[in-house]
Amino acid sequence: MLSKKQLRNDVEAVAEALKKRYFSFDISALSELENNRKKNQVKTQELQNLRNTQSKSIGKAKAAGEDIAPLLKAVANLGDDLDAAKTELQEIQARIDDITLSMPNIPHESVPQGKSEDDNVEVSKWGEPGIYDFEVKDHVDLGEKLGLDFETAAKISGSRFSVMTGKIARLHRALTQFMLDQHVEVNDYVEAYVPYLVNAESLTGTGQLPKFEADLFKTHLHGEEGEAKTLYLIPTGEVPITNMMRDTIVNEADLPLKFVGHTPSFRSEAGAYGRDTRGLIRQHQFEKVELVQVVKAQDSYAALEVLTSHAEGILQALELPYRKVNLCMGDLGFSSAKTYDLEVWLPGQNAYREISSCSCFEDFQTRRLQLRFKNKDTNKSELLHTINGSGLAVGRTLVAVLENHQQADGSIKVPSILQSYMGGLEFIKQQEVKK
RNA sequence: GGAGGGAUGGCAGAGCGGCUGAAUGCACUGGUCUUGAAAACCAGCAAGGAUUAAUCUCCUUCCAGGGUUCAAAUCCCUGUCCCUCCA
Repeated sequence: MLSKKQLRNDVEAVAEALKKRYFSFDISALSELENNRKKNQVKTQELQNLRNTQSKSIGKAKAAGEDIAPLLKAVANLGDDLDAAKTELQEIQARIDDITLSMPNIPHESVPQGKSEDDNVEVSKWGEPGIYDFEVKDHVDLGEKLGLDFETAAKISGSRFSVMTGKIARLHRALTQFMLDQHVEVNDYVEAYVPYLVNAESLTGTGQLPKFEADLFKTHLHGEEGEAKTLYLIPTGEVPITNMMRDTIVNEADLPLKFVGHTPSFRSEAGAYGRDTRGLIRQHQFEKVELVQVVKAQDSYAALEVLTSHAEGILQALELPYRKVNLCMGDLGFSSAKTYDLEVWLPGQNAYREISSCSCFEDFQTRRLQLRFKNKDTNKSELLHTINGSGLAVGRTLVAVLENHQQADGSIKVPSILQSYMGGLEFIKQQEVKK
């Protein structure tokens, strides 16, 4: 959410900034609502003030043993007037919130102009795509004989799910373990285990609600009285991890906060029909190791660079070629002010594909979350900044390992850093699959 | 499954329906004292919002949502979470 002050004092500038990312809103409608709000809020507060002072004088008169009947008569209609004013104010406020909660973040000045992912700007590249003296297969073909099974998953749940058995399941787990260990032991993150079902407040805090409900899986718990309680499956570990700190004033000495968590992510993939229908790339359920940092405002863009390098470290350790791109205006996520995508090379697709998305949200999330620290110099509470990124998406990392480290016979070379996690195994061979 | 107790400021913890945005302690900040530190003493110290150039002032908030009342941290109802005891 953007600052209300900024929206009041400088709507034009906000509109101009958001126009760059192809978002527009009705400025005059918002201004009119805002004028109404001001009028009604002042009126409501005046009535409240009147009620408070009148009530106090009644209290005093009563204590002094005076007759309070005439005083009571004087405030007879006050309650109704106040209720009416309050109701009107609430309605206006709700309409303003509807608009502002659906406004995306203002992009950072370094975000390149452009409409689609084709306009993203490559920042750097690491490693060279391998040269294979045989015909490369994609992970689906490779995985078929290794224990990666979409048919069984379809029977159990439907499309966009997967089953893994045997060594490939272990490889998937090994990747997760390695990532967590690296971020905890080398990069100094605190490991967090968190709920996978969250309430609407949490999703509003990080920006998925109210605008993106269609992308979420929603559950209903029915109580004894038949009243439904709604929880959502998390679309990313960012939601529970960041919300751990919702409504808190962090001790300045504890900053920056750095958390890493391994969670599944659940996405309905509404609007992605027909995209990446083959394989593990786009699933309803996938694993992710998520990095979250909470820092002071002046530190956030430096922290974004560092956090991104932590995700890059995983790719490098796994010997996976990748490139880093600066997302353009049109590709930038709703809550983000700036995002680097890491795109891993996939020989099976002959293309770079997103494997991590690292974003700086500035105070967009923390304003919704009321996540602050007390500044000792000013003695005021100030909003912190949040940065997060995947380090990495495990399913896609598995895809990358299979495709990049495939051998002519269809076996997979286990990257050396993972071998200790695989009981010393150097190659995953096709014949080892049991069904 | 049954019976109770609780949720208050960064933390701990008081709080007869009006003088309670809230005692007290800790923490924190500033000061006195000290060569320096500690101790002691003095002072300050919740959040959000409206208005303002700023100050002033005003409003809201004592788990959440309803209700009673001229007036609610305090009374009533519902929900959430925590705890204790019994089985």
